[in-house]
Amino acid sequence: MITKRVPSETIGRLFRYFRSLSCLLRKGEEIVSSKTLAEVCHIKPATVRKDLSYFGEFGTRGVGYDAASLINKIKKIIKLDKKINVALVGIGNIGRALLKHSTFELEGFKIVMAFDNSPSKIGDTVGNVMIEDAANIRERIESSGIHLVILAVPDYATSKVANVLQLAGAKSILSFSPCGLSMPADIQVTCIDLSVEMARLVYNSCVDYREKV
Amino acid sequence: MITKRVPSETIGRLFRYFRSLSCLLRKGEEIVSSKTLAEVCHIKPATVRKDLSYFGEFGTRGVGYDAASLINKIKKIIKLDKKINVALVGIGNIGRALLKHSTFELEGFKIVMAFDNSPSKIGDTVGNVMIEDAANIRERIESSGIHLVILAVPDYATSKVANVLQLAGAKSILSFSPCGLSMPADIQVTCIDLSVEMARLVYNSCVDYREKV
DNA sequence: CCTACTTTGTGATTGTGTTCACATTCACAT
DNA sequence: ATGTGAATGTGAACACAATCACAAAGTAGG
Repeated sequence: MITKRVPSETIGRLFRYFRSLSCLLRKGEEIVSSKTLAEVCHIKPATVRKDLSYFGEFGTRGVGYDAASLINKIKKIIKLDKKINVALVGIGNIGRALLKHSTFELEGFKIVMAFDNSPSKIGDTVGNVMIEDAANIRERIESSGIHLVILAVPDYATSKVANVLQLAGAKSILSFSPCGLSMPADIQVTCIDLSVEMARLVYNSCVDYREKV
Repeated sequence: MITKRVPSETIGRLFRYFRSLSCLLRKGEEIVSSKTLAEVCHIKPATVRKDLSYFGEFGTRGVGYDAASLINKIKKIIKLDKKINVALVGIGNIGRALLKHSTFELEGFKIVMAFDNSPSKIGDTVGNVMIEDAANIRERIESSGIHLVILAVPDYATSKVANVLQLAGAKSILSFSPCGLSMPADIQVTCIDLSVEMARLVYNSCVDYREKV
C-alpha cells in the first residue's frame, strides 16, 4: 500500500468514527452514509469521505458504508483490533482517577500496570491494579512489552521519569505535565495541559464571538 | 488596536510563554530573548516573535524582551490579569481529581463552585469547595457571574447539563466527555478526549517514525 | 559618529489540513 | 436495457499556521 501522508487529525477522527459507528450499529443502522456519520460527529461529510479515502475505498457509491465492516476496517487501520495495554506512572489525584476510569477498557485500552514512588501507596490496589514501586519501572515495562505509558507525576519529576521510560522501550507517552519533554523523534509525546485549554477558552470567549457576528 | 486574525494555537503558546517567563524571572533572568524563550518551550524563535507581534512590539531590538513587563503584557492579552473563577460539574473520579489539583490556582484559575446530583456527595467538601446540588446549577452560576465551567459528568448526562449551562449564561465549557455538544457559536467548547489521544499515539508510534528515517 | 554585532519585527514562502464540486459508480424501477 | 437518483471518491482550490530570511533598530566599543 502506498501510504500518502495522512493528516494527524484524521487519525483522531477515525477513532471517533469508530465510536459513533458502534453506537449507530447498536441502534440498528447497518448502512451509514458519510452524511449521517458527519452529523453525529459534528463535522462535514466531505471530511469523513476524505479521511476514509486515505486508506482505501470502503463504501458503495449510491449507498453508503456498511457499518459493521467499516468498523473492522477502522480498527485495523488504527491498530485497535487488539486491546492496547497501558502503564500508568504517578498515582496522585489524576492517576487515581484514570485507574478508576472504566471507559478506557470499553474503548480498547487497558491500564495493566501502575507505579508510584510513595511507600504509602505501593502495594495498594486501585481499580484492580496493584501499585508497584517506581524503582522497578524500567525492568517491568521492558519485560512486559508495553509501548504506551500515561505520565501523571508532579512537574518536577516528569523529565526524569520520561528518561526512564525511554530506556524501558516505551514508544508513546501521554503526559499531564506542561510539556518540558525533549524526547528522541521515535518516541511520541502528547501533553494534556488543562491550564492552556482554559486560557484559550477564556480568550476566545472574549474575542472570537465578536468576529463571527 | 487593529487586531489581525490571531491563530488559535498562538493563544495557547502565549500561556506557555507566561509560565516559562515566570520561571525564568524567578531564576533571575530579567531580559529574555526569543531564542531563550523558544528553547525553554521547545519551539522556534521565529514562532515566539510572530506570536508576540500579533499584539504589539514588546521587545527591544538587539536586546530582547524585559521578562517582567512581557509577563504583564501577556497577562493582559489573555485576560489572566485577574484570577478566573471556574465552576465544576460532576464529582466523579476526574472531577474529584480536579478539585484537589492545586496547580490551577497557581496558574490563575480557581474552582469556586462544584456540583453533583448524587445525594451521597452533596454537602461534602473536597479541596475547600463544598459540593452543591446539581439542581441549583442554573441559579448559582447565573448569579455568580462565572463564565467558565468544567464538565466532568458521565457521557449520557453531558448534553443535558450543557443545555443548563447555556441557560445559566456560561460562555466556555471544558468537557471530558467525547464531544457530542452542539452549542451555539457564542459558547466555546473544548473537549479533552483521552481515548482519542491514545489512539493517535498508538497509530503514530507504528507509522510516523518510519517516514522520518 | 562610525562600525560591528545582536536581536526584533514582518512580508513572503512553504507546508498542512479542510472544503468544494463534480465525475464516477451503484441500486433500482420501468 | 436504460434512465434516474443517491452517495462515494478525489483533484483542485482555499484557508490557516509555521517558518524563513532580511530590513530595521537597537547596543557597545573605539
